[in-house]
Amino acid sequence: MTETAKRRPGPRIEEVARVAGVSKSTVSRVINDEQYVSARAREAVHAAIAQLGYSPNQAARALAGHRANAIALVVSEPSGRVLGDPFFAGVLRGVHSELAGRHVQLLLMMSQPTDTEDLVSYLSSGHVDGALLVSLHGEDPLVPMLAEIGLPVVSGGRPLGRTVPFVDADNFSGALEAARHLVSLGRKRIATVAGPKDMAVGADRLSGFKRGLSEAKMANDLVVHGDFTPEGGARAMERLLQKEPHLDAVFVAADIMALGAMQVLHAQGRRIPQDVAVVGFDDSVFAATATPPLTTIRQDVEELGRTMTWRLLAELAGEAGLPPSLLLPTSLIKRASA
Amino acid sequence: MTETAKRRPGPRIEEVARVAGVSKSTVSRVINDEQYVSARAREAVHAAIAQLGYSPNQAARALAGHRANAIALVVSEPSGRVLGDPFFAGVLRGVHSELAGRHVQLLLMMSQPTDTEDLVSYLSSGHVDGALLVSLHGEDPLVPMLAEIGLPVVSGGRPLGRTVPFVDADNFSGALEAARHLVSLGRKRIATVAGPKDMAVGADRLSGFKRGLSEAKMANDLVVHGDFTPEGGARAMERLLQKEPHLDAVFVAADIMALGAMQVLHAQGRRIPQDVAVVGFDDSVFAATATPPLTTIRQDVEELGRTMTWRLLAELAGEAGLPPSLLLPTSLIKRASA
DNA sequence: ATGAAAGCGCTAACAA
DNA sequence: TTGTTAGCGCTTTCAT
Repeated sequence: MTETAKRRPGPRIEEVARVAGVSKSTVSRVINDEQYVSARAREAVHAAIAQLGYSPNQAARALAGHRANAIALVVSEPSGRVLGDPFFAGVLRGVHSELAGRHVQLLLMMSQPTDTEDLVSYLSSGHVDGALLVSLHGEDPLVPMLAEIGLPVVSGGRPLGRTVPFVDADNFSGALEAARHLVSLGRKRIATVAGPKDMAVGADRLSGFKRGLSEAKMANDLVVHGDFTPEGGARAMERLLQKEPHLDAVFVAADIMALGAMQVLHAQGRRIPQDVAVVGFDDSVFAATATPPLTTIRQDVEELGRTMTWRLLAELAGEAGLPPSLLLPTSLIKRASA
Repeated sequence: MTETAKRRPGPRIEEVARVAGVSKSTVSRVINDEQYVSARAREAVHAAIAQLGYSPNQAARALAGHRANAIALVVSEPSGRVLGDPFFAGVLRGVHSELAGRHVQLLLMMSQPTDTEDLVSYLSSGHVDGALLVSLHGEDPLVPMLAEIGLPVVSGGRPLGRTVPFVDADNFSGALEAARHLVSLGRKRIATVAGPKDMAVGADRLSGFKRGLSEAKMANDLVVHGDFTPEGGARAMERLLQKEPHLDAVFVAADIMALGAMQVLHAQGRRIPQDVAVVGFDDSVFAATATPPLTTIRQDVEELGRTMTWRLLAELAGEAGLPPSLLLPTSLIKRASA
């Protein structure tokens, strides 16, 4: 392994104890916010800590306390492409804000399909107290493996297959609202660029969309799947236009794909929204600055991160009666494209 | 602090030793890839490890070995807005890929201005072996503080003020190339939306731009600063058009600002590139899907992350003669906007 | 090349 | 409410 340098040590708990005139145990109790410490002792310890600039050694705490005081954020995608996604960035921000103030560190881990075993073995040997899983492609082997070793886990986004606690945007309802909006605009031939078939988010948004059209007694035969990239969105749009040159609206299951789709529409001389209305999903950073500004379904990804973290920490704290899964509301953001 | 649950333990080093028929010390040597281990013993240990699914306890290693086997990625920005930036995502990906295979964990930390002291105290007490700093706004107090405690540090992007080792894109040369490109296109009134004055990246790109115009004996009076957001880019563009309605080219110091600037140009009926040529910087995910596709200066942010990490690990390994700072090349990516 | 033994700095019974 | 003591699971001298 890499040679990492040794660091100059700071003050130990022993020294804090001496300065505060108490025992190590009392200092430990203060640090861990336990009861049965007199106000007098507590203050003395706090003063000593401040004076010495003491910060407890995490390794020693973890070793003695049988807890890592850390959770992992596991990004389960081969390419790590997900890191470039504003979605991930938002989740990260939410996780971080929820962690602020608690003394829990965040370890970022990426699971390459080649080293799933290593990852599981690492996670299982007490290095972290729990894990947040993000961007599960379909039936990720990670899920059953982690479930088996009993590591508390919360998934961001509904995982396909094995049931684990998860938090997700209400993708079904959001897509339903998108479809209803297009219908209410009087559009007659409504298509969709759906997400990947092997992701729950793709399936859920497609279900909601179909439900919206069936409510209005409209056909839902114009479905092409994309891969959550602008290029994928562009290709899907081309195929849709081939299938149905007269389509007058399209629900694109992710803003980032909508970007590519709109480029194709522009290139083919279709005016947005006059000829083709476009609704995206996510309300990512791309939406407001698209040309024209994109009408979309907003999901609060930061809230998603916060909620996942809250759920995991609650479970680690042994809270009872936690809901196995949570759906966060979405909302329609009307802009110029539809 | 948060109650994090205790985890069921895996096999200990002792058990590996028993199964392999050697002592704990030998197992430790194998794990740490030390010399003076017979091939025979090494193999036996590897077999035992595989058989038992052993994974060493990080806390114990850190405690006994006086090294954390972890580095921190410190995101120094109040709002955490930087997390939404594709730049950050790219750096993160690079850091991660460079770390792959080494047994070094990545801790993600965000520095709120209110808790800089806490952060420094945390970083200084041996929880990490070194730190990667990202997105330093101007003269960040973090830099001198970390320098003082002697924590090995590498900054991503040139920090203003105090000198610490850093890796950065060659912003000056990139902006110079952008300016030259606009000049070569025959543009006569070339403006720029520069970055914030208090960031080195803003200053460096502005310098390069000015140099490019002065080479061509052109005036460089059309400068307005933006804040690396689409809205900031839009406001800056409006001001530029007010100052000089006849400008025929603009270098926008970040793609994300260019998005806003282009929206303003569209709104005012200026055609891109016929009336106004636009060049961005970064070649972020926004560039290719902008309308029209954005000509820009590419910086390889992933390489930036990799290089920072390499530099830090090399220093931790005690390598001598490391360059204090490194500039990564940029390149002009021609698309439709200029 | 290998093993025995002494901690690393803290928490967690237990006793007081 | 507080202090004492015994580890947590490793790495690291120091012998051998």
